[in-house]
Amino acid sequence: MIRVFIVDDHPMVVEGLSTMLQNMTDIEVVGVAYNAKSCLGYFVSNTADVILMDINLPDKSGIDLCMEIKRRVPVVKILALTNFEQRIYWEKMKQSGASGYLLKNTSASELLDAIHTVCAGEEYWKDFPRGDSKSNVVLTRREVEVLALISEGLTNQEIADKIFVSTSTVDSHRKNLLSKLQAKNTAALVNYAMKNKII
Amino acid sequence: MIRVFIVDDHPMVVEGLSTMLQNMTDIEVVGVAYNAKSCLGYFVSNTADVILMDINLPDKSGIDLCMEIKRRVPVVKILALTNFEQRIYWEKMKQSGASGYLLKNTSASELLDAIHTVCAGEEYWKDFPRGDSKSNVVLTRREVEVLALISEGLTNQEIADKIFVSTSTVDSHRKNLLSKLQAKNTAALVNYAMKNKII
DNA sequence: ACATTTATCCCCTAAAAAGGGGATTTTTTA
DNA sequence: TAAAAAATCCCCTTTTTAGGGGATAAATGT
Repeated sequence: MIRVFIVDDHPMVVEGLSTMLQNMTDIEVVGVAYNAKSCLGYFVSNTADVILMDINLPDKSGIDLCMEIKRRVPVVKILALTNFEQRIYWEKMKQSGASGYLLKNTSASELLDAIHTVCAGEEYWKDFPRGDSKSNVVLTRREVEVLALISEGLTNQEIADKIFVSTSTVDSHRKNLLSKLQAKNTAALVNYAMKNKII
Repeated sequence: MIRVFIVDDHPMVVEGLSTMLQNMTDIEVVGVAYNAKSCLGYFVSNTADVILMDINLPDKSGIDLCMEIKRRVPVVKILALTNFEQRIYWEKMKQSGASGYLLKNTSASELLDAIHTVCAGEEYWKDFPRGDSKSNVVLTRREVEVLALISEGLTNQEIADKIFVSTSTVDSHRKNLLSKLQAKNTAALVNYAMKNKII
């Protein structure tokens, strides 16, 4: 019997997953949580074999929650769940100790396949269906930070003031972003940032 | 017994809704569809009391589907479902004949409340929780068109060439957008456009 | 038919971003 | 610890956008 725990802030997704899983004889949903805090609370005195974990939680990012859970309960397998088909999260969750990655609009059979795969000790990282050329670029921490501020509408000057560097530096980061993401202007940068959930 | 039909392209949402509803004694899920076409197919020879309808379907917009269903089966009540808390869709669905609007991360009790409300012949339009000042602005068709092109990274010159007007005109639209949306630059415009699913 | 909105176009100046170039120091990682 | 990567800073020019102003024709709604 595979014990599954679900953490996601959307009641419908939780219900949907539960239903899909309850029909299976070898799987048991041992608990659900709607935020990172109560998920961590559960794992203080309980455990599970697999966690289906939303990447976008209200109180904490799935990346952080993933690391924390794996630190406390290393044996538990984590399957990251998200709506967004972004390589960035894929990579980050992998680095944070997750065993697999699923899109939220996945089918029941894929979900079960993923659970069985990670329980067998393997990983479940399906490649992206239509990964564009930009999906394998790696942005540095600073670049992501600057990109987020650009996307919020700050000018180079404002960003410089905010992160305590000169405008030249912000400008450099901006140029690197444009070149890495093959974007030709701010609009294209913001477009990328939002599609990839950087902000 | 209230007959409910669900149309949404996300298996999990469909499952989630079904589960929530199956626990209720006075509600019956009579069918589901994962796209507009099969939804229309169902209503050729069957019917329902309420349709829970996703606004973003793969083959057709919920707005169009809503109009078509209401034209064919006027008695059916349509509850629009979406992830996005945007006034634009709220308004459009209302105009297209929907009886109510629900966010996808709604709770079971709200969902039931909405279904009962529309079945009783009333409408269910809950106001937005944190509607910002920009949510009641109305953009013209041309402004939306220009905003979409801006968001895709085109310059005024490129947009002008594309829609066959002068750069001055595009510039005017851009200025109106900035002023209407209280945005101070392109980044803020794109941010708005994407949050509001204009592109 | 009349008022309102929408779409179109133009002027001007200042600010910001894009597109080149290069260089140094700090941090990370192999 | 040496090499690679990241972060910092500066020069230059051109293009694009922002912020004012205003004006006219076409479409829309009442």
